[in-house]
Order: sequence, then structure tokens, then C-alpha cells
Amino acid sequence: MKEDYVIELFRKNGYKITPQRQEILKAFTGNHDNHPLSAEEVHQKIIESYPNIGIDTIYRNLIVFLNLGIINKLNFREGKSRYELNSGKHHHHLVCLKCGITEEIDYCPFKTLDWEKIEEEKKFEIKKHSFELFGYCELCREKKH
Amino acid sequence: MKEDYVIELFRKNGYKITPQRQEILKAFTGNHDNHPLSAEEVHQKIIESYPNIGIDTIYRNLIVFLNLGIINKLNFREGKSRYELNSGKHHHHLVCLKCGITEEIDYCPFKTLDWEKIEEEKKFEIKKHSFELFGYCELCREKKH
DNA sequence: CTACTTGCAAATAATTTGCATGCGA
DNA sequence: TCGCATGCAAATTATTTGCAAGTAG
Repeated sequence: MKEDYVIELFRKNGYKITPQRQEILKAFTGNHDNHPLSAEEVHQKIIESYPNIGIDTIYRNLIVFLNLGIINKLNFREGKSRYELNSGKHHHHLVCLKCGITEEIDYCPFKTLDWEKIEEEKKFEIKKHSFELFGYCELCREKKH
Repeated sequence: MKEDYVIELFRKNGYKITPQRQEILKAFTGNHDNHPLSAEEVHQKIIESYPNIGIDTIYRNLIVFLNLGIINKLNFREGKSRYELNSGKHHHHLVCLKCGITEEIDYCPFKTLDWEKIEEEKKFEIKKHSFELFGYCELCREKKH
């Protein structure tokens, strides 16, 4: 998801290219390991270079970014949401129960075959799924007890 | 998970058997389809027969119940958590994106084989996982658009 | 010019905490 | 009796909304 492409997306959908939106985009594209960010973290990142942006602008634009498919919304049951750039390739996460660090895994356990079977049996139209693995990362494992 | 067994669990772990705890337990065991309940819903259920219980008592005891493994905590990204009686048999949920209704499915896509591979590759000790399918239930499907 | 955006402040909603009182073992 | 539990009230945290002023196109 390149920046130019996103700018184009904004244009096509009638959204204005405001400096705030560009900053938010940069917060994600500049986040090289694509570690999922909370709204608060996005805000903190931007404040360094653009001090006047409000947290509410972050929230409002995260919704816009979501609707355009620029980012994904994730929930690691911390009482808040996290967001990551939509890389296009489907993946899930490992989440450390102690330090909260997350790591992408390419592995996805859900197959179209299962999908169809469940849809038919349960009369339920499946649109998306989420799969998270919780445990202890290498570092926390040692000090777990 | 029978009530007597839970009472015994409380005893063994040094928790007192208060009427509030018994009410909370009943809220779950009496919830026959095991539809996951929010803290607020548990509170509402109990208030009918035990009007003086505080929502904070619910919250504090949900944590106790969780620690004892009596209930599971679920998150369907509604901005709040839900809880269900721990039936002992592992399962996941279908969640309707429109009306929010949930349905249990026995299906679990995650196999020990995958587990071990990921643990080794990522040096991550997996303790639990969650898997949710989001989509539209039969009723909402028709009026979706 | 003007509809879309923003910042501010205040509102909401879920959950947590401090504290004095209460009650189960 | 004694320490865990509870109810109340207030605090916290995440998120949302109303509104007047600002700005991109």
C-alpha cells in the first residue's frame, strides 16, 4: 500500500487531502515492522512533527482509513483497538500475554472448504474471520513464573 | 459445569460463598443457550431477584470466575467483553455483523501439528487461541442491503 | 465559495479503584 | 473475630459527538 496510491484513493472517494491525513498515513507507512498501533500511539507519533493534531481527528480518520481498506482494525482484548496497514496479504497474529508484543504469522487455518460447509449448515453468510494465538514470546517465557 | 462443583471450587480456593456470587453463577447456568453475556446483561438479569447488587461487584467477580476457569471471556469487538460458562468443550463462534447475535460452532481449525510448527518457528509458547467468524445470520441476510 | 475537516470541549460507555461498612467462615 | 467482599462514589480509559471556525478544491 504505497502512499501515492492512498492519496489517489482519497481523491477518488471525495476525501480531502489534509495534512492531518497525510501525517496519519505516514505514521503507518513509517512504522516499518507494521506493529499494530493504537489510536493513542498514532497520536503520539504524529505529535512530534505536527503538535496540534487532536486525538479525535485520529479517531475520525481511522474510520475513514478503515472504510477505504487502507488499514485493518485488530483487537487483542486489551480494552482498546489497534490498527495496521493493510498489506493485502492475509495474515494473523501471535500476541504475548505478558508484554503484549505482536508478531505477524502467514499461517491461516481457515479453508474455503470449511467455509462452505459452515455457511450451509448454519445458514450464515461468512464475510471475514479473525484468528489470534495468545502465549508467551521468547523473552517473557523465561520470566513468566 | 455444575453449580455444586463451582461452589466446591470457591471453597478450595479460599473464596467466600456470597449470595452475590451465587446469583452471578445462576445468571450463567440459567442462561440455557449459553449466549455470551456482557457484564451489564449479567447485572440486569440478577437485579430482578437481587436488586441491590452493584455493577462493580459483577466486574470484580467476573475476574474471579475467569481465574477459576468457570467462565470464558470473549470479545466480539463491540467495545465491551462478553462472558460464557466454560462448557469444557472447546468451541468458537459465529458473530452476525448486523444484529450481533452469536452462535456456537464446534468447528476448530487449529491443530496440534500447526501449533508445534509455529511454536518452534517463532519461539513462541502458545497458550490459547481465539477464532471468530463474522458475517450475516439468516435473518439479517435478507435486509442487509 | 462551500462542503468537508478540524480542534476544542463535553458527553458516553465500559471498566477500575479507594474506602468505609458488612458479612461468611 | 477477622479478613475477604460489597456498595457507593469517584476516577480512568477509550471513544464519540456537537459546534464554531478553518481550509482544500
